[in-house]
Amino acid sequence: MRQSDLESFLAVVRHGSFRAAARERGLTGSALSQTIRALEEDLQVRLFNRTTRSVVPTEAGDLLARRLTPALADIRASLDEVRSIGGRPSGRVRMNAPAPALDWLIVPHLPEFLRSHPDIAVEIIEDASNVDIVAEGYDVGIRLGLEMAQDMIALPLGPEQDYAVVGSPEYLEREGWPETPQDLTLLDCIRHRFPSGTIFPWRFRIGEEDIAIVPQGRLTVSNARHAVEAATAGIGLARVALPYAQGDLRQGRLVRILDRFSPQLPAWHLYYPSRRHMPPALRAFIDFFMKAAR
Amino acid sequence: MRQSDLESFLAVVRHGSFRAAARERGLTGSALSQTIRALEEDLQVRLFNRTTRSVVPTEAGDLLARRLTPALADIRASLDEVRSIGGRPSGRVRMNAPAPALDWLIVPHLPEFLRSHPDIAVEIIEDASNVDIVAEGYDVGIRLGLEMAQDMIALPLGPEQDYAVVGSPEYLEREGWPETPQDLTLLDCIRHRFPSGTIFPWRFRIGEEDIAIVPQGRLTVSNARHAVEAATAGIGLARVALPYAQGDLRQGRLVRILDRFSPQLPAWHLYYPSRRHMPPALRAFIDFFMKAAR
DNA sequence: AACAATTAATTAGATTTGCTTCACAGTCAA
DNA sequence: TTGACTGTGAAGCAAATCTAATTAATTGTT
Repeated sequence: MRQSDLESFLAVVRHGSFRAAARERGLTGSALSQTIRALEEDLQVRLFNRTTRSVVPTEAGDLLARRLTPALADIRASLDEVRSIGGRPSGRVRMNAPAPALDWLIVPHLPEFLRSHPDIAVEIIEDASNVDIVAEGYDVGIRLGLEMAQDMIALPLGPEQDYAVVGSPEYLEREGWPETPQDLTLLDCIRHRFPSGTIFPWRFRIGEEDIAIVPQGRLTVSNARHAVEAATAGIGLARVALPYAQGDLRQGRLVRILDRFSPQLPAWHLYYPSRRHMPPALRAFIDFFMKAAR
Repeated sequence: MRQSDLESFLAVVRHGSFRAAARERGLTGSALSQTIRALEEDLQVRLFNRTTRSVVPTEAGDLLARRLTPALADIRASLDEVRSIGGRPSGRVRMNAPAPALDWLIVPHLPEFLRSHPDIAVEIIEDASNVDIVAEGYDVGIRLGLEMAQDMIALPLGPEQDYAVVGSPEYLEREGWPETPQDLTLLDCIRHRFPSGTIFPWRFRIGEEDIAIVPQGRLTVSNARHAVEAATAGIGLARVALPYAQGDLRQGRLVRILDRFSPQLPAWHLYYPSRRHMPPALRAFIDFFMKAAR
């Protein structure tokens, strides 16, 4: 019984696919197939219901995955910890975070982190949906605010988040400067569509009341940088996390409007499952990026 | 990284010897030596300080062993649990217990247990000293009374323990019937020596006071059965757990004396570490022997 | 002080294991 | 139906792992 076989099993559960799991583990699908078959034979239990098009864990497979996930994490952490005694912190950190947080809080500091921690491997998956980082096998995630599952530790990363509505001066001169959020209905708004298909609503605070507007407009993008670019080109108004627009605002290519209506949004938070022993790589990762955000 | 390699590592820590660990794992010492060396190379840390005469874990080795022990137990339990879904409870139970408890509470029922649980392997180590069952890698132990380490669950097994002083009728007629524990100094007591070298003291309760007498006599044994046999042969008086003498008492070959002075001793207790998920083999083992003791 | 006995490390050789390649079968979408 | 995709099985090969034999070091004994 090899440790890596059990890791492979968990990878199949996570991906719901032999091939995808094989890619992650750097094996061929055939090898994985044999590994799982050997495991099933050993345990005398069928672990997956396979139709050629989908791989779904059986009840037994689901149970095994839930039991094995924390135990294997413990073992990995133990080995990493001992490895870190002699030399530098080592191990792997798998992070799950939405694009804006990655763009402004993580990626800019990544080169320095990797340089100063040569024995740590980092894996970053961009994902805006709320995933269960434990079930999906992540070590750490980033989310807005504090609504965390229990047994999670959350640390505020960076200042409170600010969204800005921006447009090019030319566009605003031509189409008119909106005075209130309601005026937006007369203008072209650049919309943001999530992979899930929903349109990102624009939220404002008027007095004591929070309102949400579903923006109307001819351009829909799925990436904040594209929205900023389009706004700069005078196509319409964009609403993005402030840092995306900062550069163009300073250089006068964009103007911020309606800022007295922008609601105060909670800051980004790093969060991770509270465990008996934190892997040293994760400890180094969190320490570094918490300090970098200050 | 194989699971069995880590188990082997723990075996070396437990035994403090490559050879002994190799015997337990069914390998040659050579294989174990290579396994440990590969592990050390991988972790870039020396795990043992070897002098040819002793193998002592380094600080790193000790840390790894403490971290790995519960994690590997979790994995073993997870696999056993899944194995038990399709068929019968399966796995291995390692028990540590003193000889009298084994003789009267475990061994008599072992054949039936093994017959009714064909997929469970049982390993029984007779040991009178108080060992740390977690550190030594046992699943369950038996001890008198309730002074347990924390995080241990203790279940009373069988009735309260009773020790009896016995002698043959001929011997007592010849040498005189003692009326009080103090009278024993005039007679030949058959002594019991523990492996540690200490002589088992004879405890009595006089009124409200507990006293201990170090018995004097010409015969010293290390096994209660031998003491009973010698007493039956008229060599002297023996003090043993009541069940050892029961048969000879009924048949008149032995007579119990001083029984109004015998102290009430606590019952035997099964104890085991409290864990999130109990291995199914252990659950079956405990259920069976608790029921058998009634 | 020398020898015997015990134990771990090392090397070489044989076996086993595990992975990849290739071919095949079943399923879903166009 | 066709074509793309996915999981399974067989054959061959490379690498890891075990055993056996030897060496080295230490301890206890005579």
